[in-house]
Amino acid sequence: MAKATIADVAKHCGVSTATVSMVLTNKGRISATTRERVLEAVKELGYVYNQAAANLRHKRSNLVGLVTPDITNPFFSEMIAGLSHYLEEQDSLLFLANAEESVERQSKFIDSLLSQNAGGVVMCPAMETNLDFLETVQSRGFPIVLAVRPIGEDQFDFVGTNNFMGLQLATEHLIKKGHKHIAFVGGLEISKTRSHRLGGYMSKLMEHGIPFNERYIRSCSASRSEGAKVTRELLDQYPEITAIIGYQDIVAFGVMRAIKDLGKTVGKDIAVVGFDDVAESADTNPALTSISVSAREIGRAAGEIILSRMEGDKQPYKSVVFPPKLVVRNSCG
Amino acid sequence: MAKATIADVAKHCGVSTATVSMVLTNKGRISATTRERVLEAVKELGYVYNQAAANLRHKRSNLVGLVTPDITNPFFSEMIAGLSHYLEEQDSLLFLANAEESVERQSKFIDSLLSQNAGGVVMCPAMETNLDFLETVQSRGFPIVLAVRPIGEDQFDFVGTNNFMGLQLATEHLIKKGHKHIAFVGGLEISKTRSHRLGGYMSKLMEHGIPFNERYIRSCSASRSEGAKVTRELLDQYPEITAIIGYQDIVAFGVMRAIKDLGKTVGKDIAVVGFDDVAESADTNPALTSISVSAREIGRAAGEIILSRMEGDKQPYKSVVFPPKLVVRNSCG
DNA sequence: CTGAAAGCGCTTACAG
DNA sequence: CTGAAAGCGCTTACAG
Repeated sequence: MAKATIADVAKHCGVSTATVSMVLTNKGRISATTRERVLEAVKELGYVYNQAAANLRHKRSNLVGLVTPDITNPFFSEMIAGLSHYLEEQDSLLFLANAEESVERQSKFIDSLLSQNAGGVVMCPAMETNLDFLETVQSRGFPIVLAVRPIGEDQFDFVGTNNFMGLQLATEHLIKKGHKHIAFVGGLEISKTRSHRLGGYMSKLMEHGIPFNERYIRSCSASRSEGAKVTRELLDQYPEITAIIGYQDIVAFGVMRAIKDLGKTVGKDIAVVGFDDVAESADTNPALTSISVSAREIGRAAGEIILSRMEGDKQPYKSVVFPPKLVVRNSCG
Repeated sequence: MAKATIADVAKHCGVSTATVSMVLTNKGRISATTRERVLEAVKELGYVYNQAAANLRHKRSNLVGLVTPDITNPFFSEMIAGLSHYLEEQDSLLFLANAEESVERQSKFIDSLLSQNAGGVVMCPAMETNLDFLETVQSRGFPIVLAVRPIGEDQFDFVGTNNFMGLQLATEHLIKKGHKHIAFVGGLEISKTRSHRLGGYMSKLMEHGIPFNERYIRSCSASRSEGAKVTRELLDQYPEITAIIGYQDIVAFGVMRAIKDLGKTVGKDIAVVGFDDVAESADTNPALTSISVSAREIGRAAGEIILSRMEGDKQPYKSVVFPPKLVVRNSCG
């Protein structure tokens, strides 16, 4: 029993395929009685609509792709949840790619999307992504919305947060608590996001007339153990440090760990602030003060934009920025 | 400039579309010179292969769906990473759905897959999924592989771990350390997986002649705070307890938290074992002894099976089980 | 309100 | 080794 097609349905109730198609898609004027007959035949034959064939015919698509650098990172998985939830509401389907910071894998995935007839893609571009690549894709009429990581100023839709402001909030919080020796731990040097956050950090320091010490800044990859390692070195060399900002919560966890290992108390001897406000941050001991950026909202907003572009929205490119918030808990005393 | 098609390429170099198709798919015998001419035209026109059209024509598909109950759970995101990595290697694309334990959303997603012409689905079925639903889908010739959560004995392919054995390992470890009052915290009562784990726990107890106390068993949802709450109650009522097994690591973190809050020491006063061995477990203080089940491997294996079914593999259904391992760290002294 | 017919971009026997 | 032609399952003007 091969799958039933529109033609089978048509034959079954003595109408044309055009008619069946119209009742299925709610187009044109169909008499109530015909419509019912068709719908009944659909049930009887167990007919399932072939969306792929329809897409081919009218050259549209309800398929959207998502490129993430690391699905395993809680921030991104939250974002995916937000995006996928929205797409589901809109009866759209999501292709997922986990590019793991590889420019090649990312571009291969885009090729697959293109050939699979997807309608657009939301990307958290790998760090080394170059602008030309994205421009080429977009110039072929394939909508892109950048999420989380901006590239190129006004040439793409973007949704994310304001990293600069996030670190201003964190830094200000610490300064107000009286800290003067504030370190910054984490992030990779090539990261644009990191440079924005550093900008927020440094500008706040200057604003308050606190001398800026380059040696208080350390990069490391996104893991607890790296965060802990770098912190041990840092505290060893610069015992005057009384506060540390983690580039991500996960790094901040490592920072806290290192502080405890040195026999000091987080929040008393040394204050710690994170970034991302992942679920776990509310549960550590002490609970981590962090900068909250609503990953789920970013995902949803990205979904809204990509879908509207796929429907032909020709407005100028826009940036949707969710301002970060400072969530005060116990890690700063 | 509309997208180039196979016909444009054919015209451009004066051959038939059949020829172009054959060089594109490496079928049939094509002379080297023709092949080159075609390939050149492809470059020149910026032609991109329309896989969707091809799928429609030969009624195949390289699209696979994945249903997870919670993409935000680290165990599942690891699994997704494993699956997506494998599918990528095989030039297959992944549709992702985050069903959030909703049977309706799950079934809606399957409908979308069907109508989008996907070739199969790997499912971590929502807890209340009923067998009939899955059977109906499968009987329509749509391959399903169940991952992580088994349903129905021999009617589906399955890949996962041996939960019974996992808890036997955990329980035995504690018994060998001399514990006699061992509690079991977490999981939801409707969960099949939980009942398997409970089986492992109880059987090990009996094997060693340790009386089994129903009151030492508590259910709770998968969060730190729930784990902590239940643990406080438990320890309050049954101070004789010296060891607690967490249904998942995340619950075990809550357990450890509650123990500390009571002024006791994890690993000295009370031993704790988790399940899942998520990344974080190596980093808690003390590091959590846990049962490791290779989520990534499960994802990959699920990918292998679904793809082979999609290619027509008609072997009897099989179960691939990765035996869990005990990873000893410091939470049991 | 409904049907006949062409066509979306590809593939696949069948000839030659 | 290559071409002509039918067809995958749908949609869309165009008639009537």
